[in-house]
Amino acid sequence: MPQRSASSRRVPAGRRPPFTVDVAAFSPRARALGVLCQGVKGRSRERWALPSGVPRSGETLERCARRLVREVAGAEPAWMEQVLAVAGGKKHATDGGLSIGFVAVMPAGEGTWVGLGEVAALSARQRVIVDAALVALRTRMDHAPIAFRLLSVQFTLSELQQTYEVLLGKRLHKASFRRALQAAYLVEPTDEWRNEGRGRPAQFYEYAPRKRRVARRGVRFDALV
Amino acid sequence: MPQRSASSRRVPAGRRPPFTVDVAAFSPRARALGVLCQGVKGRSRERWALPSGVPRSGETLERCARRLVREVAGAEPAWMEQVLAVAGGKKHATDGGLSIGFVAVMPAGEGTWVGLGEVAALSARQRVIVDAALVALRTRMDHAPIAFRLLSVQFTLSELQQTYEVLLGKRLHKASFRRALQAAYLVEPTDEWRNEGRGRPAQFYEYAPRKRRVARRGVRFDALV
DNA sequence: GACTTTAGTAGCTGCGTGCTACTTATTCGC
DNA sequence: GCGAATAAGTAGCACGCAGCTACTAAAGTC
Repeated sequence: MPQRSASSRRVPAGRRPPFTVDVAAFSPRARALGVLCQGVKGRSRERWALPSGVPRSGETLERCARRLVREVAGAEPAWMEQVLAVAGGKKHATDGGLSIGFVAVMPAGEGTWVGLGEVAALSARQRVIVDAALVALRTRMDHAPIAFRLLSVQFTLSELQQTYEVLLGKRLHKASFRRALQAAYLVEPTDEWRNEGRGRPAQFYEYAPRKRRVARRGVRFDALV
Repeated sequence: MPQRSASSRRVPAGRRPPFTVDVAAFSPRARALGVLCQGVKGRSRERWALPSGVPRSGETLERCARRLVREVAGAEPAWMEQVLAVAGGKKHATDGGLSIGFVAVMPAGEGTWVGLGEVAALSARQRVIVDAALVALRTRMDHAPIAFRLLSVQFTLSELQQTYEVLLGKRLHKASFRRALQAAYLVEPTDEWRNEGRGRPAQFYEYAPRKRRVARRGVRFDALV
């Protein structure tokens, strides 16, 4: 087996490419998702930008992303994960640098929250990050208790289902939702009941994962093309 | 809604952090997975490194990763996807730069292929990339025809199953595998038969995805912690 | 011709999920 | 008070998918 060019392993000392950390932070607001944005001085019409910046000395990417969210929203994200890196190349590539995209989820919070329909006001690159972040969020929801971190310690099952519906962007069936929830041993009922508003009072639950499911499930062929 | 520091959005013009592109390229060899590596001059014992380098001017991350694989293995990867970015921070952080990890899959090829049990000879950061790449590969297998790209145009179902088994790192049940395959309308039988070796001849199939599955499937709660 | 090896199929079982339809418990309007 | 409205919560059927055992089919080996 021939050993080929180990030449390109060293970074050239001269001009080194920069990168920024960009965070797409989502929050449920009024039955729909919003993205945390900052205003930016545009030429003609209104333009927005995701929280973005560079890591300080010794700061990890994750910590940097947390700090950026804190600086803009005034609160810590409830869940966060790295998503992708995008470099220039397309026509709209602003300066050709590199952006590392994060996805975050948090309740309410300060700052400006832009609806998913208005992401056209973002740069092309940040729109890519928002799209990828949304996909990542929705695929990770099976494996991480993301929705639970958006609620108080005690919550009703209807509140939990609504949170799932907003995050997933689709309606869920009540009976199926509860059945799957019970099969996963994720929540425990408490002795507290909520009797506000009309209708039958709802029991409060707490997030208390018991035994983990084996998560077997064999081969799936969901391939399309 | 107050507008907080848009200050950290600009990259400081002075010292800009570098980054490299690192590729974890897997290939089935002898019923187990191997990772494409290059030798590197270590102090005492044998050390390996993933193909790594920086993008050339105007080169996208994806194209850069493809080139790195081509330079080391002498062939194009059959499938490839970006996985994660790791920056320094741990104790073993070599120079504090940034690495963007890719996962790739390809058949045979030149170069040195290291077994999954010997990844200890990689740097800590590249071990992280290999781990993440393996996870990404196995989760993407449902949605991308990765295994098919490792085979010839015509293949037997046993060959296909073996490919899946090596990539997934676990054994599959023959009947279930074929049933799921048929339900997905992914392959078509040909008129060719393979009669080498012993046993009953096997029919050759071709990858010919027909109609896509709707891929419904409601909420899953596979969360553990 | 019996044995081995590999390919391929039938059918039972159980689980997860979508669905319709129901019961229970409260507030609101009169 | 009493029915209508509203929301929470449950029962049970239907069906598709996945695991499994057990079978048949067709070749080579001795």
